[in-house]
Amino acid sequence: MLRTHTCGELRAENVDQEVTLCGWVDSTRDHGGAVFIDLRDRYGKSQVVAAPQAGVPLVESASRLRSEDVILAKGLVAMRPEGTVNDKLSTGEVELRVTHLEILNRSRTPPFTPGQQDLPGEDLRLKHRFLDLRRPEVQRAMYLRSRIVKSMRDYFSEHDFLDIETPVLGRSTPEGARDYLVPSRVHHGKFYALPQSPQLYKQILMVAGYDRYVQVAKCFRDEDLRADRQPEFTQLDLEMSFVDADDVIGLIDGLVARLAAELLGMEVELPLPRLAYDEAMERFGDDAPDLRFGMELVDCTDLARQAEFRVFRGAADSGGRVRGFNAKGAAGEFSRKRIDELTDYVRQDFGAKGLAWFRVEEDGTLWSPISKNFSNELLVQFSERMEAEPGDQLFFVADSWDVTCKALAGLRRRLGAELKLYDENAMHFSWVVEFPMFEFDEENQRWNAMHHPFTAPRVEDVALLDESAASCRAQAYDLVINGSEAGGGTIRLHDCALQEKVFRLLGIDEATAQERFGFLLEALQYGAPPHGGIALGIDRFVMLFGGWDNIRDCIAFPKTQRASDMMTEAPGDVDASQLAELNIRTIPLSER
RNA sequence: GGGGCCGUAGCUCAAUUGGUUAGAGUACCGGACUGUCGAUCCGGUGGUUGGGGGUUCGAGUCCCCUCGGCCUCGCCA
Repeated sequence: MLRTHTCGELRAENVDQEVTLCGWVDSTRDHGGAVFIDLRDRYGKSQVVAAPQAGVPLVESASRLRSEDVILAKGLVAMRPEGTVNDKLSTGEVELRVTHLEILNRSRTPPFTPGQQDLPGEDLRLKHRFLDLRRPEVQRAMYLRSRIVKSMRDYFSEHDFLDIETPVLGRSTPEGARDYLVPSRVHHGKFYALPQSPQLYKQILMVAGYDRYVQVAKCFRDEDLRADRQPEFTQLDLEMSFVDADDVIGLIDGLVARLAAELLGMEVELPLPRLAYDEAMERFGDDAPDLRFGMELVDCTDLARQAEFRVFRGAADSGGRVRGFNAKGAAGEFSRKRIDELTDYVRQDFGAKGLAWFRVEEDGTLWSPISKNFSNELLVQFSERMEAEPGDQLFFVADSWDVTCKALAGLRRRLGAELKLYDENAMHFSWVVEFPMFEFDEENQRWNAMHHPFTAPRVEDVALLDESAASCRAQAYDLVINGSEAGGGTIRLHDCALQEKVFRLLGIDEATAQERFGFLLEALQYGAPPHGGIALGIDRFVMLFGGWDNIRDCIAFPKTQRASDMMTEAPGDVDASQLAELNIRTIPLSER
């Protein structure tokens, strides 16, 4: 080891010791006779002083140092002179009086420095990620991520889980997300797929008797990106045998409490609250509601039916809903311009036909450009239903059930943030349970599995498989943190007959099922235990625990929205010979 | 595939209604300086205004196309 200490380590008790530091030049202050160097590594910063006593050549050498040069500095630790202590630095009481200075490597003038106050654009930071990763804020993310993964591994290890790796090169299954494909050289015209999750393998492991499996698994989905979605991401994946949903939820409750305590010093009350899917949709229009604040949805469909206002009555009469929420005391926040923006938002993003609103006046009456379409008695009823008080602002969407959910959930989230309805440091953990088994795919006129086709229905709902698929609920559970889906799992079908029934409902015939999941169906016939599990999104955990609003900040080498890597410039071209070996020919864009 | 925001010096930003030679801070280069810590002071280099086309007497500014980044709807079992 070239160094004896790190740059974050030196304190008053090290005074008079001869030490050697290695690190990057964070900044220099050249006074001619003396040069001050802030030397940085991932542990902190120390001031290194090249003073005249050390000799002219050393001072001259120090004066030529520039940002991000890598140096070795050897010398004596000394107390700083009175009045020059820097209390912004943990090492600020002392300094290293250098006697030997070695330049281990020069740096080109960097496009940005880790210490600069104006953060450069994200594209530049990603292009020079090796510089960006030197920034303390990014290091905080990498540190937190490492701590979270370690805590998770410790926790599951203590609970007798076995860490087992599953293949990355697997078989494509057309359900779910688009697969990333890998061509096979050996098998002409055939492809592997990268896993969207280790789902089937972990079920096989249960059949094989490894009754507690866990893995930190890379997963791949070739879908469009978002602030909280990357094409490759990491899951803490686990599966257990002989358990029901409560067992899995209880286990994760314990993990969440431990992570909150260890990493945030926060006490979380257990069990975590649970919300049924139907209730979540009714109260928040959202299957991952942000419970850090209220502003719940209120149904006024029955009142709307009595209104002259055609938009309201029409939605109510045609099987839709009229729902809204009350932005308490916020009437002053909504200029016409802002309301127009919000109207555009629900129209553009969720297909709502419009956004109705009322301002609650000083005398308690509701005022709105549309209020002349309502009788006074009806307005009073709306007002009572919405618990309206002077200064409140009411918003309503009249549309299909689906659109009222999406539009009001989006609006509620947006206004929750804009009106600062919650403490940014607050953490709220909860479960959403009792998801429907199926959702109807309007486009293809068929049922789809809401979670995946191996999900078990609730025991009391099994009979509904024959009668009414729509009302059949699954043994599924999602972990929600601050309105983000941070994890999700199910109890699986371990009964072959039931599994086949579900396949039939999903329109997957015997032959297709055999072709795609034959190995699972076969395994289920050789003594498959009841089993279930969950996968937690590690990137999102880091993002939420660390207070970032962007998953890229929590990944060492993330991809841009168009799924490219600005540093390596992946994806890139390959040689024609490589393609030839794989029997692949690309089609020019013009011929598509 | 749709909607929105953005792109000016290495970096962060400014530039009146379309109007003189596109500016500032910082970085960089040179000089001064022995206690600074966003060091200070003096001087200097640095521009295809992302790219292409158009409108105009005149375009960083307006229009069209295109490249790239971000947010979002669709998509993500």
